[in-house]
Amino acid sequence: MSTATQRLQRYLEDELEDCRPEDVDQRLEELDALEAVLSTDQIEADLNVLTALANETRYKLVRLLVAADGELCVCELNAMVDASESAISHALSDLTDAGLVTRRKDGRWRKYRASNVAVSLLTLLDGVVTGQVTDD
Amino acid sequence: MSTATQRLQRYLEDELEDCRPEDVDQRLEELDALEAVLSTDQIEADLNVLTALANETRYKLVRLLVAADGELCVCELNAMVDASESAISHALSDLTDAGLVTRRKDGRWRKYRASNVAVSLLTLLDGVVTGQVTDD
DNA sequence: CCTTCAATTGAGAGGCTACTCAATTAACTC
DNA sequence: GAGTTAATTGAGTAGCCTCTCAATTGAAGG
Repeated sequence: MSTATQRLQRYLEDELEDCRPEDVDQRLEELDALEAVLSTDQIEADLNVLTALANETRYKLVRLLVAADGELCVCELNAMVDASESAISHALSDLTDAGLVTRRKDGRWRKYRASNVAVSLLTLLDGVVTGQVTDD
Repeated sequence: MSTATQRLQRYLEDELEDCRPEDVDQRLEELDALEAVLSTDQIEADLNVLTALANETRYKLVRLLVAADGELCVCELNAMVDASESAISHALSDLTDAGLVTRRKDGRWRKYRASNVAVSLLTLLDGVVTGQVTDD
């Protein structure tokens, strides 16, 4: 959008003290480099995982499976998470799609296990979110 | 729910080989311990952060601010993220509420900065999600 | 084969979310 | 003070998400 660009120009001219045209150009290049950060497909991967975890039912299922450190049967999960059988099944399906959970058939029971990604993610969340350093 | 509990009972009796009542009891205690994992308020904190990041616009803003390793003006963000001025403002407001971003007034410009939590999270996400170890 | 049971699936509904648009705030200039 | 500009805010809305309910799959047992 052109108004945004104009505003940015004004900002740069305003902000950079002894404002030579070169300074503005340099800053614009820096911003270009920054913008490149957004062009990876890392973003899509991250958003998939984040979206999968950003729901109470799904988050709880993953947390239980990580804490269990092994397989859990759907019926066990059902007993611990307060949601309907169907809701849990849908959630587990979403988590499987997102690669946070793996599934195995065992007779008429189905057993789920947290993936390595899930384990790492929850572990790091524990460290980062609880140990929040409030930096003004 | 009682059908869920019954199913769990059947499962445990079915699964535990030489099934003595004590075995079932022990497993039920283990599950109780597991369920306790869900009662912390860590969950709420995690979900707040996850929800805040699980949106393309917000995620991109945070990623830019983290990559910038310093302050960025709203007008700079506007130039890099493909969303309306208003949408970006709403997003920044949400991120501020979630503690992922801090705000500072500077004349008529507003400058944002990624919080420590945001920096840690995205940095660790990079490691975890890209280095995906596919464990069957 | 027929029934039972664990779990999944699909369609549909309600609630939530992320946007748009218009109005407003707040800072700077003349 | 009037005008301009950066950014925010609130109300309204379209679309998505997550659940429910009913039907279905697939395994096991009589």
